[in-house]
This record gives sequence, C-alpha cells and structure tokens, in this order.
Amino acid sequence: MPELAEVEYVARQLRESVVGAVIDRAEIAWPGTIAGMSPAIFTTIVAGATIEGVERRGKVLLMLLDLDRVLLVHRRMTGNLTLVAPGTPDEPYLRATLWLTDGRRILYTDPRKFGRLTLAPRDHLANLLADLGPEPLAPDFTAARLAAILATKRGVIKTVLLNQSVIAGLGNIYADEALYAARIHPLRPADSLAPAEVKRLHAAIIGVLTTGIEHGGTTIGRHRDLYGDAGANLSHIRAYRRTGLPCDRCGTPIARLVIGQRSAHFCPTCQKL
DNA sequence: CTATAAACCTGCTGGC
DNA sequence: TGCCAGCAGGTTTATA
Repeated sequence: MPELAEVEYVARQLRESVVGAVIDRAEIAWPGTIAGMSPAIFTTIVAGATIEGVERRGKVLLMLLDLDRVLLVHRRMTGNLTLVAPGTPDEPYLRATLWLTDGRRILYTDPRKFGRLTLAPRDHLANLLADLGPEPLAPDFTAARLAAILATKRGVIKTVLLNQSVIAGLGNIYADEALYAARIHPLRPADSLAPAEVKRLHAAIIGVLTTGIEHGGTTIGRHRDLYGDAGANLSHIRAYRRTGLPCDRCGTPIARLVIGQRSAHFCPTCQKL
C-alpha cells in the first residue's frame, strides 16, 4: 500500500524519534528481506551505526547513517515500520528488527514479503535512485514541467502516472484520486491532455498527496504508521475502491476498469473519454 | 518505446 | 457455515 504519502508520514515520525539513535544490532527473520547483499553482511555493516537523518525519495525511505552509509527501505505492498518500546512483544509477520542501543526496536513487518531493506554507501544513492522521476511535492515540479513530461508519453495516463520513472511516488490509490479530482478519464492518452487538463492534474496530484500526508496516509489493508496506528485518509478517498458508490460530484456510480493489470476507479460522467 | 503477462508471497473477501 | 476463486497499496523480468 505504501505510496508517497504513507512513506512520507512515517519518515517524518522517524525523523522526530530516532535521529541521533544508534543501531546496536539487526536481526533478520526472513533473509529475502535483505536486497543486494547477504543478511550476514547487512547485520555486520549496520551494527553500531548512528542514524543521522531520515529522508524519502518516491516510495523509498532513506535512513542516513554515519560513515556515509544509507539504509534504504521499500515497503512495497504490505511492509510496515514500527517503533516499539523495550519489552513490547514482536509483531506478527516480523521480517527484520533493528535494535537501538536505548532498548527500543524498529520492527519491519511484511506479510507478503515483497518489501526490501538494503544498505549502500551514500555516494551510490544517486545511482540507485537514478530511475526515479521528479518528486511531485518539490517546488520544481511545476505544471509546465508535467506538461513537458506528458507530451512525450504515448501510453494511457493511468499507466503513465504509475510509472515511477515519470513521477516518483504515485501508486494506485493516489493515481486514481488525482485523475478523479482532475476529472480526467484514466484511459486518456497522456499526450492528449489539453493545457487546462494538465494544470488540473498537476494541482490534483499535489492536493491528494498533501491531504494524504496530513491524515497519516490511507489505510485500506495494512498500512500503519510508526506507532501502529492506521491512517485516517480513507475518509478523504473519493474514487479508489468505491466501485458502485455514488460520485461525490454527480451521483453516478463509480466504475472500475482494469488498466495495465491494475484496477482503475473513476466516475464515468465526470471523467469522460 | 509501448503493451501485456507472469512472477514474487500471503491474507482477506465475496459469492455460491 | 465452509470452500474457493479472485483480488490486493509494488516492482521486475520476459515476451511480443
């Protein structure tokens, strides 16, 4: 589930709680969680590291460690990071644990085992994230820039929005929500959008992501924040998984299509092809 | 480049 | 009530 909004919210919580903390040791409960190296190497490198900062790029959470290293976390579909006090029992589906020297633990849980943790030297970061498109909440993500990008894309807009190399961080929920807010049909060719539509889409992307972050993310299935709480953004979702429910704007039942192996939800009246 | 399908995994839901 | 097909917030890889 975790898209940009969910990752950003947890990144902010981590920044408030663990910057300055020291990782005493790591324990890997499911080896496949570690990407790019063996769990043994991972645990060796991470032991004793100080967490100097927390950042995010797209859906990737970055824990900046001392000695110019970085810990990357991608939660994919069902991964969660939670911070627990000493003595708290482990959570179900625990895949990795970072023990802090003060006794707290950062738990990585992930029922479906799709998520990954990896370590890299800081100067490899740009290379590792090289395929990601612009950050939609950065000041340089302007409507003009979005227009320039979309003008070169031949595919349908829904698929283009999900492509992380086009824009970083949008997933199925916020792509559907942005298209709904902008009143653009998900099957519209990306390069067919009129300037006014691109402008609406640009504002919609920023709007739905900002709202999502403000409410702690959207919890439909498993997303939880750093303290195990569900996000409250579901009440602000107007299209995603609302098939058959009335459109907020016109009352037409929300429809569902499969586009590029993903479900797409939209209002057939407000979002004309 | 674009599109499509399958794979990676497990759990939950809805329909019969 | 019980079982099973289908679906799930993501990404990568193979194939056409």
